[in-house]
Amino acid sequence: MPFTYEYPRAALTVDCVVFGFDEGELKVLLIRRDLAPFKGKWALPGGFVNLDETLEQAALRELREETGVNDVYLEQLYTFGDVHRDPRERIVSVAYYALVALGRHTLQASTDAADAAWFCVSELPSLAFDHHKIVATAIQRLKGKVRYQPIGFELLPERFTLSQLQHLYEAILERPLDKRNFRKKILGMDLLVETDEIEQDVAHRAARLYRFDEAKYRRLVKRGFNFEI
Amino acid sequence: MPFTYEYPRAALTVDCVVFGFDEGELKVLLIRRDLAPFKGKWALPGGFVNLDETLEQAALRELREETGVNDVYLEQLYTFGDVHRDPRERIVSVAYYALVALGRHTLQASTDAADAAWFCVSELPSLAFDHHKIVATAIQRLKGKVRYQPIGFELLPERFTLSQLQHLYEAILERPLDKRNFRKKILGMDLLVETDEIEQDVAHRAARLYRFDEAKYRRLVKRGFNFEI
DNA sequence: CCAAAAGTGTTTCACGTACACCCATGC
DNA sequence: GCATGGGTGTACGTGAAACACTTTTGG
Repeated sequence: MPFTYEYPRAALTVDCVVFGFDEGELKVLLIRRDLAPFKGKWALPGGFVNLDETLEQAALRELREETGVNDVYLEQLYTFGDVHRDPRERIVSVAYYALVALGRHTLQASTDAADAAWFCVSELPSLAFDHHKIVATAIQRLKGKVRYQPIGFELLPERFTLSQLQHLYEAILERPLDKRNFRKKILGMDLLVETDEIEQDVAHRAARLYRFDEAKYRRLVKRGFNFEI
Repeated sequence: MPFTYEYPRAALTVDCVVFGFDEGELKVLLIRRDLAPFKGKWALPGGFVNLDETLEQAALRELREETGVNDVYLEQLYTFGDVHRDPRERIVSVAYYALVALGRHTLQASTDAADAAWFCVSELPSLAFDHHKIVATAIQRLKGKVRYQPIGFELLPERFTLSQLQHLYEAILERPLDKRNFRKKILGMDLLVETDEIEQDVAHRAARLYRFDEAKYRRLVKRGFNFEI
């Protein structure tokens, strides 16, 4: 049962910054801790890494166990290793960030005992450990990456309007974009395919729905294409 | 002496990809292992993380101990956690990459017992563990980052010619650059200051030496300036 | 008919790119 | 005087940015 080593070892965890997009706002999924330390505080989903799983597998497992989130875009973010980031003992945490499409992907924001909730990135509560720093790093990374990789689509349902896409970019980049220039650019890349559906149940003219052609994107990348907003 | 835990723990190491630039070629510093496993093979400098030091401190310490490198640009790269990346037991490694100016910085490529040597990135020997993957990740990162952050200067002496700088970019980006356009762009940013010195001991017209004005760069960044090559 | 968002082109300007010759120096 | 790299300017085309009105639909 106990495990003994010649030298002391840090504990190893993974933490996940799960991004969602809803009502024109970028959101982060947090869970309320039901154990000390920081009992009752909001924190990132995460936990200890098992020895028979990779770091990414650990992140996916924790996401599933703690939030019910299953099919997501996941990418390693940064490893946080300050000596006193956990008050109990030395814990090094490999942080990941995930993008989920609220709407599709049927996620239950609560599965285990503890409750989970979405927060606007601009109105985060006080967080446990150094999780504020982790979230800030994730936002910065997302902001940088979204401009030269087509990862924004991971935050939208499979079919979406051009306005939804524009509002998503505006939320992530934190600046307004010109409608005509945005459409010209994104349609000019020839990566969106027009579906024959339109928005439903809106109190104004319904917009056309598009989907991202990932297969085509991959083909273009092989020929040196660079996505860029 | 022995340390006991309730659950098994992975060991935690840091590994460093140290880049240098010499004779128009991008180089990586490797050390020859004098212990099993992979005894006699070339590997990245690195080692176990102590519990009273941060990850970055561990990386700097290992660099000092194993290569004599002291004053460097250091940045976390990625954390490698495949289950069997070390044949002995589960070891998770936080990789860093460093940029050093060969020429200045008085580095002795060998300090400890094991010998160390510089290798062109295009002619690397077979490496221990998954270190090839780590080097590949580092090259990719450097290639991406050098275009929008002025980190190239870390690989040059304090005073350098515009041709040296151009050759550095050509080596990292793996493509030729136009001399006039390169000079126009880099001088147009107004971040290089012309010194009153010129190259010495060259068998042709001596080039002017410049230095990078880091203080000015920082000031410009605060006003929204973006470096870009 | 009013509110709300969808959809659509043109002009301007900055910047990226392509390109060739003379100059200074050491041998 | 010759070999070697240093240093310099212009013309062209592409793409970013600014900008306003008409259309469709539901209430």
